[in-house]
Amino acid sequence: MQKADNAKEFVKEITPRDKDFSQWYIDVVLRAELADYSPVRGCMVIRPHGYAIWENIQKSLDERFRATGHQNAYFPLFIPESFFQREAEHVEGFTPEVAWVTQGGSEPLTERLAVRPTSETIICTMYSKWIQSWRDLPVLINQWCNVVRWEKATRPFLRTAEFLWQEGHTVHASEEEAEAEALRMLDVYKEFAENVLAIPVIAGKKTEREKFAGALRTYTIEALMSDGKALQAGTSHNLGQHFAKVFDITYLDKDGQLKYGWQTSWGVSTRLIGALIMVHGDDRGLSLPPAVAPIEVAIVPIMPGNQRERVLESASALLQSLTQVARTVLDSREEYTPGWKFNEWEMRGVPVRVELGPRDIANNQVVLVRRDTGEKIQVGRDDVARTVRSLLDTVQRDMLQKAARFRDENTRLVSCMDEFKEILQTKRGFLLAGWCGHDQCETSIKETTGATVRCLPFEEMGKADKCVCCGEPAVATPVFARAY
RNA sequence: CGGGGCGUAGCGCAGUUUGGUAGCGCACCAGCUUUGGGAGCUGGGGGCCCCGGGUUCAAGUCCCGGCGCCCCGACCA
Repeated sequence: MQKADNAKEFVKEITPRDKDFSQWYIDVVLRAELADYSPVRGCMVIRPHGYAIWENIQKSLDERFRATGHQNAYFPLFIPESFFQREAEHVEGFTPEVAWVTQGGSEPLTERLAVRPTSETIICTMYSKWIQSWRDLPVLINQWCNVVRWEKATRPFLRTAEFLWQEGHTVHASEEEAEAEALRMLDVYKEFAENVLAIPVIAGKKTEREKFAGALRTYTIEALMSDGKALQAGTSHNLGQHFAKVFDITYLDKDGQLKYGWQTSWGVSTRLIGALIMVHGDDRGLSLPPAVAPIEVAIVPIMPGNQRERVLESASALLQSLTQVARTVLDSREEYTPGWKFNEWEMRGVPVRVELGPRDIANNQVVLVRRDTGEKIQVGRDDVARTVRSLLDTVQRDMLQKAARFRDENTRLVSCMDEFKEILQTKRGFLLAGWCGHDQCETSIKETTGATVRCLPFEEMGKADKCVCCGEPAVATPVFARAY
């Protein structure tokens, strides 16, 4: 009995999620070995397990970008200050968080170089050179890179001084085309978030106050974390002609007229890994949907000394057959007990564990254990590969459904400020409330409640007649929330 | 950047009030016994006590300055 109690204590290496969500989050990041703090302020090291998740995200998105006609390229890390200064709103938005290079070797630079916080300006400079004719359009380019934003308060994956992302930058011949592109890429993000990350999102438009610095319109997908706070999971901007005009991106159209291009940009970052943690994680640690899990199946052999060879042999055969259907590892380490391994793979979020011991060999079966529900399933040896594959698909679907149910249960239509505040103080979540459309009310709500308009959803989720703040007729019913 | 907290072995901490040989648990190494939910015993190794000054015979402990991390705000993917 004593032993069992002690064993429980060890699991407490992770702070319970409901006790202290922030501490729980940090514990999961560190204990699952996704990332570690580095000697550089605000900068983290993404460890192999975290990076493998990022590589899976990259792979899935790249397929989708290719399928929609985009190509990858790479632009410089450094941006001359004069380029950066050209678009007024853009400069104003980003200046507070730009890191500058002022010296090369021992020589001071004649012009400071910004370490890119985003690449619109350097990319537009190149596009200006490359685009001459309507035949050059559309330009559909994406870049995977790091960017730097000198953040004051940082948290692993959610906000770091340097982070990894992709940024798509496109140029089109017409406003309609650019708008269609911005919406199409938002749609790609939504489909990806839901089908790959198993994170349900609300797609919509940002308000003027919340839009990207320099954009005409900003679209977003918003996800709900399990502590009731929102996280922007991806953005897509219709840049209009703001940048084209200051960077002189012009083309000669079929009608002989010189015209400015219409642009978009869109991105997702390593922040998505933070979202995966906060949407699916629990007191046992990380829980990954199979589609992004670096390891989908961990085989844990139970090998008493006198049966070691026999179990290992059987486990190796099992590994071979499971490798055909899923990313599988066989954990044959002898320095750890099975129980230790169970906890370890759960902590790392592996969606399915397979237990194989003498009892299973005797019965010609294995035991499958789901990470998301803890459910144990006995399966005949001949059916293992097929069952594991379909179980992984089931887990993927169930995780999305569970997250969607949570999101729905935590989305509330409110009619007055008292109710608004009360829910934010207790349950949080998404709040649907009427809005008159004025910046003044949006700002006031933010100041009094800490909640911002996450987006004006494309699909109506609820409808209020009056502005929750001023009582004037509502022009929209946005999604409000406290956000990361 | 404002308010609060914390920096002692890889991790979690005690020791700081009242200055006097740097400790505990886990982890690590070796050996034996173990293995179906974080194994047991025995024996070991590991410390610029965040950094820099100062006070003192003597500083993990007192004083001054800095840096880092966490939480709550403001700003942001």
